[in-house]
Amino acid sequence: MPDPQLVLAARVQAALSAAFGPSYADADPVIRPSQFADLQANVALPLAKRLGRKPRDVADEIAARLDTADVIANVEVSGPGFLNLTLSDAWIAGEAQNALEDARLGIPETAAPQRVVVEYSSPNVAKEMHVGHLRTTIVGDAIARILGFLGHEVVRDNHVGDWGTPFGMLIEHLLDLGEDAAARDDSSVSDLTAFYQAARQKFDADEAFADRSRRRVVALQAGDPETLRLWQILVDVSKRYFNLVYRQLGVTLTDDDIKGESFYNDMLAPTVRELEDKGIAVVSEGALCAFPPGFTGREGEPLPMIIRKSDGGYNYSTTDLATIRYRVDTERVDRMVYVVGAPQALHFQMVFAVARMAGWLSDDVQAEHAKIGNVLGTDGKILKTRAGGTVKLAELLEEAVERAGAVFDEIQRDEPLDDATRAAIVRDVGIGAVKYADLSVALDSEYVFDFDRMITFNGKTGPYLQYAAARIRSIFRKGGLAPEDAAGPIVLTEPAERALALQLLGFGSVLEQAAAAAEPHKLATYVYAVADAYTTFHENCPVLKAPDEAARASRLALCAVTLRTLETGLHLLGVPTPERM
RNA sequence: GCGCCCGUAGCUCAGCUGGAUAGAGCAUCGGACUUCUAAUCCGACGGUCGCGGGUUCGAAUCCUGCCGGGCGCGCCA
Repeated sequence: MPDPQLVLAARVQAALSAAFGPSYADADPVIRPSQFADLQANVALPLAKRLGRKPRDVADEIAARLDTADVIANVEVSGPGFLNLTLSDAWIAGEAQNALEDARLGIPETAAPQRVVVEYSSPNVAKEMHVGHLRTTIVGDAIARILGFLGHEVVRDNHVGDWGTPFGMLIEHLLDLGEDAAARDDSSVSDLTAFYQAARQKFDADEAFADRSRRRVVALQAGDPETLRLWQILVDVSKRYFNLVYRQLGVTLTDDDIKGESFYNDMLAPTVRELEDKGIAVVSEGALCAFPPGFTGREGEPLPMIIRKSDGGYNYSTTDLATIRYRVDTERVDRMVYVVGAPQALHFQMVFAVARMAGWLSDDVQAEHAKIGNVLGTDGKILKTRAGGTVKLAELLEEAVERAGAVFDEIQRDEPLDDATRAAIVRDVGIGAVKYADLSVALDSEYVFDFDRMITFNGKTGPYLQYAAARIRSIFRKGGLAPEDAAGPIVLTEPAERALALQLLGFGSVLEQAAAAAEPHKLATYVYAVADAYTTFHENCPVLKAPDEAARASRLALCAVTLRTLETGLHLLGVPTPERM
């Protein structure tokens, strides 16, 4: 457990207890980053009031009782009562050494593993994935990876939209085209946007077609085998397409993770029945509704959540409730993270509220909505194509790779890389650029999508981070060494070495925070800080040409830990790390 | 009308479990390649943290009222 913040917190708490009595042992020591030392403890200020003493005196007393052995090199009281804490170089070096020798970089798996379902991506069958799916897919995947690394049991859940009234017209349109077209991946079927639009157009223009479509919806919902078979064809075509995009994007979702809306069909009626039995659902204006307290509509009237329409059909609220019930009763999850667009915030608030009324959610089973902000164009509006249409995700990614290639080709290099190597690097860089740009801003803020900003090797970008890792690999290559063989011992003499090592020790707590809050951008920020610290080290501390053998061994070890931290961090974000660039 | 989110440097964004002089990247300007990838680095410039009150020893951070922007609000998902 190398995290300096935790180690110091324990020491300060012990000092509090020793100075003021055991009842102060669990007081928050308020350890914070400091510009005057490595860290500072601010606990003396709030404590002063409680003790009725001067903050400075309290700070002095804590300092006097503080066990500094092995860990703390210097303590000083400054300002109104801040405790500035400087860590010992040897301790930092020792912890970095531990990280080097540990397969998990010294980061323990959680002592309280949870079963966590992460619902993300959730595209619609028979519809092209667009930029709107980009963030929910990328962010959800990062959350799932981070939770998994910390030892939680992650259930990835791709809640695809594979059911509903549009399937009537889609199936009829499929019949018109001939289902063999789908089988041989005919473009009239596999071009999902065109397929959907053609069906829609016929539905609007052709009365007979519309009638057929409506009858087909009834047949679908009644479970007619032939209709279900046709429906399955459409689902399969879409799955093939989703997987293409997921592979392109480097996302961990597989077919096994798909639990579409149709999966819950049989559970809708029992779910509704349970809500009725519990007196939560009542009929209002012909529809069966739940009225969770605290929600009001336009006129201040109670806001209903409709769980069965007046025509007897179910809607997405019903499905979402059935989903929660299933996850609680059958999957026995402890936590649910919904990585879904921010506009659905009210919907989820109500769903969660009703689920709590029903007793499905409680203090023991939590649900949270990771609200994904919209992706905007450089004009500040929702991202659209020049023509005003939605931007297809696949095309967006292709453009990213293309642009990465253009930047790549401008670089002069001594030994040119062959085409296959170039293609692989350019793909990693293009995709990595898009993913890092997306993951580096808080997930709930809208963010401006700008290729020019993200596909550059300067600044806070994916390529910059990949480059930092590639430079380290390059050193090992040049030295004819493998990173795994670096053994140290790590000794810190230069300021840049110390700063880098200290930065590396914060990895575990950053992951904890990112996992607890379901906020990967905290990790994205950290990885950049590591790369930044490394770059300073790289500029100031020659590795292969270090002044002596001990320094060389130490620096190689530092490089090895840094490399693994960068690669692990980027991997948990889903950003690929090419070995050379 | 009600609810949620947002407003921090010219631009894009961090920071928001309250803590010292508010950070980063880009852009701009000025520097650094016989040295492990200059796909890089260093420095400078740049901010009434939307505005006003309040709580506090201390507020970008918490509370409240305005202003400005986005989104949502009964049978679509």
